[in-house]
Amino acid sequence: MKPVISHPWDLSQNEALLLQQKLATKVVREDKFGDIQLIAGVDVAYEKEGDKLVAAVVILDADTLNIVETATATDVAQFPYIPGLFSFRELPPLILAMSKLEHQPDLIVCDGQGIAHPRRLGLASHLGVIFDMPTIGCGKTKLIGQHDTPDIKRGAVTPLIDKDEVIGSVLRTQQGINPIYVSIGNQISLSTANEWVLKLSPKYRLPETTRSADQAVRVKLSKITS
DNA sequence: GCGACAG
DNA sequence: ATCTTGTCGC
Repeated sequence: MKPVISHPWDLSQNEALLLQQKLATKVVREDKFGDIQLIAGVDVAYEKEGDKLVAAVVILDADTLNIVETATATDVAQFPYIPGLFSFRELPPLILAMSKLEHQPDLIVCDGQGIAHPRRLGLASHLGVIFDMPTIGCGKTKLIGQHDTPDIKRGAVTPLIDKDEVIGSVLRTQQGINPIYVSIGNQISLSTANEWVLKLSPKYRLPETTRSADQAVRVKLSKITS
């Protein structure tokens, strides 16, 4: 699949920041989709020494969570890691991997934040706007925001707040295990995003989508760094 | 000025 | 993200 919205990636930090402000106005924070049968997970791995990146998109069956398809791509980092401008570093290789897909996913779960971002355009939202698709931001740690600790029970949730605005949720996917940070990526409500992430995490802290994508990039990276 | 800071 | 094998514990 190809992006619906295309824009340059060789930008300066200030240009990237301005572009985020522009794209952030296109994020849809409500559910906008029908039946969801295929869910994609995306992740990027880095070469320990060097500037190569490996991206993977794994599509899972929404009911069985079995892997339906895996697509990978390698690229050279063109943008440094700067908190808040993360997508300008990881999206280029991810778009390459997305273009190789034979199946069309109905929802994409990202390893990173959605609108739980300074300008409300984290990786998940940026990806969602570019492909005009439903996406969810799911991170192991937060970028910004304040929150209370959710109850120790699986499914317990607490709001992530920034400047009096709910920008995401802190979700306990497994009892007694550190919660994860879920946020709207695009075309999905926060409550629906929480439901899907919980459904995708039946056994482990992270959803199967990101676990599968993470494994895919490592396998691909090991083949290259050989 | 100080501390925080997705991967 | 990346350093990284065995090991403590349920």
